[in-house]
Amino acid sequence: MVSSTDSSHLSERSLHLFKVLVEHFIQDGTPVGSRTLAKDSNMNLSPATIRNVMADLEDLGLLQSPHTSAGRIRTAKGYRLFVDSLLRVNDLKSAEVEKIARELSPGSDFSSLMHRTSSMLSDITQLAGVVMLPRTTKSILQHIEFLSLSGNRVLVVLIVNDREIQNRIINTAKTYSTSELQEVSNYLNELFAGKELTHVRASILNELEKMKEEVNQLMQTSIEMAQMAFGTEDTNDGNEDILFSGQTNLMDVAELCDVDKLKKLFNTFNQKRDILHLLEQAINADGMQIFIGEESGYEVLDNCSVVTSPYEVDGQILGVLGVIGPTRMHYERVIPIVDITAKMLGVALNSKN
Amino acid sequence: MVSSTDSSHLSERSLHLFKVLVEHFIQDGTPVGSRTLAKDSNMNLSPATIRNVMADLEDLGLLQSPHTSAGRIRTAKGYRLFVDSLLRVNDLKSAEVEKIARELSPGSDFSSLMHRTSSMLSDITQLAGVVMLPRTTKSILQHIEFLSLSGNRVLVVLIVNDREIQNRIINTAKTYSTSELQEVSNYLNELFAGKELTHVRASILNELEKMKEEVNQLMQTSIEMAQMAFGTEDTNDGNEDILFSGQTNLMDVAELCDVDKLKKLFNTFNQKRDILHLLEQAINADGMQIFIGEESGYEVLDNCSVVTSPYEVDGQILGVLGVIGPTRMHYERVIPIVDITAKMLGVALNSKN
DNA sequence: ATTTTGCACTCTCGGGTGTAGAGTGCTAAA
DNA sequence: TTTAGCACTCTACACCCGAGAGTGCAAAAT
Repeated sequence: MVSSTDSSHLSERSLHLFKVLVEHFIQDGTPVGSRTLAKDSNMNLSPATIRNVMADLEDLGLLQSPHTSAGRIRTAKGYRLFVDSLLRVNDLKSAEVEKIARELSPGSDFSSLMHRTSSMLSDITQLAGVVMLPRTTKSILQHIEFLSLSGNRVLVVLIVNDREIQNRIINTAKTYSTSELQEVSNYLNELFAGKELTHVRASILNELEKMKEEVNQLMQTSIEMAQMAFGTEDTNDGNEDILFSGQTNLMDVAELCDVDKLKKLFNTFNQKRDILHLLEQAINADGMQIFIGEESGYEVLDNCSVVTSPYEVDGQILGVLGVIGPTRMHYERVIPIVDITAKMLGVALNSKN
Repeated sequence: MVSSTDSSHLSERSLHLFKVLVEHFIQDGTPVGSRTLAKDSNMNLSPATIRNVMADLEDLGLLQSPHTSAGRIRTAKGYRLFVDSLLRVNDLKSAEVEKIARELSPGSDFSSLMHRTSSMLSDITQLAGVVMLPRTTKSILQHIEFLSLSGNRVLVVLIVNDREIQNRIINTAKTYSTSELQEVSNYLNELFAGKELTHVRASILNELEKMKEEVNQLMQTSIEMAQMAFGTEDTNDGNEDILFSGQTNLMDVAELCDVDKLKKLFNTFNQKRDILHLLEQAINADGMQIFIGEESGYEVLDNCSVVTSPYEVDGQILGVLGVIGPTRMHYERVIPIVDITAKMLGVALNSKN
């Protein structure tokens, strides 16, 4: 793996000390001083020597000290080096693997599977879980059905991409009988099943409009109904393209205990937009992505890291899932969890086709 | 209105002073002393006199002082008296009424209307909005439809209570053709449309099971499919029976700025259970309900008040909506907002039938 | 040449102290 | 019944001080 931070010119010893320091810092979040590090590192070096090394590391921009007489903590750049080159990922306990498998296995519908994935992630990591649903840009209409409700209302059920179900209600000018609706359904299915949604929408609004007057009653009705059905954006899912869970876990994190920061963070979650953008970056990089602190480019995430992995079916990437937590998180645990979850979600989705 | 706190034995003067004190406290949240109150009340009384009155009010349990040399604040009991007897409700600005009307009017589907109601409530009050969806205990099955998906999966669409749509996916042993599914749909609709869901479930699991062997192929298939369709609880809505919004608004509230309390509060929201119970109490009382602080019986809501109002269609109460905020909230504004929202939601729902 | 020791220095954190201000309750006077 | 006067209490805030942790540098040791 090519890392953005070159570590080749650092001595073995410096690297080891750096690693120990970062691990210690991850443990309890306090700056680490030379004395502590001397003991922790088991290298039989005096604090003074350690101090020299630390000074070098500081010159390289890997460490910084909050003030004169505090120990040192890693910079964002330091974290990057740590994660890219130094981190040894733990094997997961089989109990945890089992838990993940259990949550993701039993076949239920798509939406519920995604919800469970998200909450499982937050549960197992004690951080915030996030799942980005498959982008629906290339939606293939599979089936359309009209069902009559009371009043002049008609329920439209769209099955898209073979797994996503959209319900819409439209108000019609007159009351249609079940058989009429059945005919309309059949007609539209014949015409549009297997086509792309955007294409369907375009056809209906443009081409068909022209021929409206020339055709028979059934087709006229169908066109009208279709216009109403496809005219509005779907309302159910709306912008429900990201699922969060366990946000409250972040309230325990010392670094974020400032109410103001928390509020900004939660608002960011609610708006979803920024997080969506971030995850969209992650979808293009192959494999896992880790955004550390400022790297993400979003101020609210300054003290946060985002560990993501795309999930795929048949080698095609559907979406991204991951975990949001403080920069100071147990990467060695979180990374394999996110990784395996993405893989198992892929398997779970695959088994449905 | 009969109030739980009797105020008849209090002099006009005491009541007025009490009211001014509470209003002042609502304004800026700091305890009010005799000097301040003397000025605010415009009664030409010296602080000393005020002090005597305050001492009386304290004896009655309406006021308390955090410590010797702080002013006084209202107790929960005091708030109750204030809200029940002293509060003059503001008329809403027409701009606000219009905003509410705008959010609730344009006909879209049920679920989206409820979501918008909730977020409108939080938006306009700058507090947390909450909407309890109609309880689905007496669900009438209106229509059932089976649609074939790829693989051996079948989409079940249930229309319940004429407004609620449930989607479920079941895995079948063999592949069914569209016409087979159509027949099954017809058969089950004939049998069950208009019946209660619980009744339907019971029939399927008990009575029909017995006659399974005696009947023809269509009916056997139908019974099997129905068992799968009704066997699982609905997954979409799951326990989505309460809609929250604007929780982050509560982070601005000074009384709640403690992260720990916030976390507990948010967790309570997420679990939904406690809030649900609270709202269920509110559904039975006719008209608006205001739970102040400890009254609610839930510790997390100690510093919170919950202002609720049931909404109804055709005189039948469907659910409850309301606002959650600090006890120190602008009741005179929040109360009419919740009130009118409930009424307008009722109207909006009614216009759909 | 590298590591260590010794030392002076700096900074934070927590506890203690002191004071100003706000507010009270009581008593005696109006 | 209300008010003025007064002694008293409590908090909030500013300030100081010392302990502790950690640093950097220079000189000694390896």
